[in-house]
Amino acid sequence: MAELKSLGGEAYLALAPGYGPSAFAYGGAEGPRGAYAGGGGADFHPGALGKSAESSGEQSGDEEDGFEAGVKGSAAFEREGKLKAAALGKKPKEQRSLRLSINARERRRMHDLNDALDGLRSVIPYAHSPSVRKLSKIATLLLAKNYILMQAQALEEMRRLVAYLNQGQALSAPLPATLNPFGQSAVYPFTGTALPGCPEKCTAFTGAASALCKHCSDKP
DNA sequence: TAGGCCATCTGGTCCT
DNA sequence: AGGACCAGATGGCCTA
Repeated sequence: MAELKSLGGEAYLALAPGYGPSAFAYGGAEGPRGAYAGGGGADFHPGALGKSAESSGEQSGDEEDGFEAGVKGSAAFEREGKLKAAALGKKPKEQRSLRLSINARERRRMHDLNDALDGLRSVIPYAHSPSVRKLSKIATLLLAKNYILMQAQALEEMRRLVAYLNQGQALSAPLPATLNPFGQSAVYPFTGTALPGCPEKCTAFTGAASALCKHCSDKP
């Protein structure tokens, strides 16, 4: 597992091999291309003129033609289009128009997907500085997954801690159901061995110092 | 130069 | 029929 130490070494930053360091190894202002990321790089495909603009915006027919201009396999495309058109009983012109429409829709769909990924990047606490390369798609997804798992773990820990503290207040009295809505144990929840740095009752049950535990965080 | 990442095109499949 | 979704193919840009 590749560890993204540059991002603080959080557990959730562990990514699958190949998706970690490469995403952060070098600082470009915007990523390798800075193309679709909103800033509007026009430096991409010769035909990709709609790139910097809206993600879901309309493309005119002319723009679509612009996309198509210079696209690979024009001859093959035409040939295939004619064949298909003949097969479907449509004129090649209609067939091409349909194809352009489909292409535009697909482009829009992918732009929406990229927007969603941008939104995801914006809420993942990784280094957002300009000196850090933008997360790749796969890195974004893996990071998000690990972050969610980490948050769930922290939440679980907090619930157990709250349950334990509540139990301490009430001594041996069982927790009211309303105070234990998550089905957690109402008794001492920590099953791990006591940490040397935290002899108190809040010893981390996971076997690691708890960020929620004052004593754990106070001790060196 | 190889490899990674990306945008786009394209055809197929499924759904409404 | 038309749209959404998906995966493969292709080609461009960038970095190590």
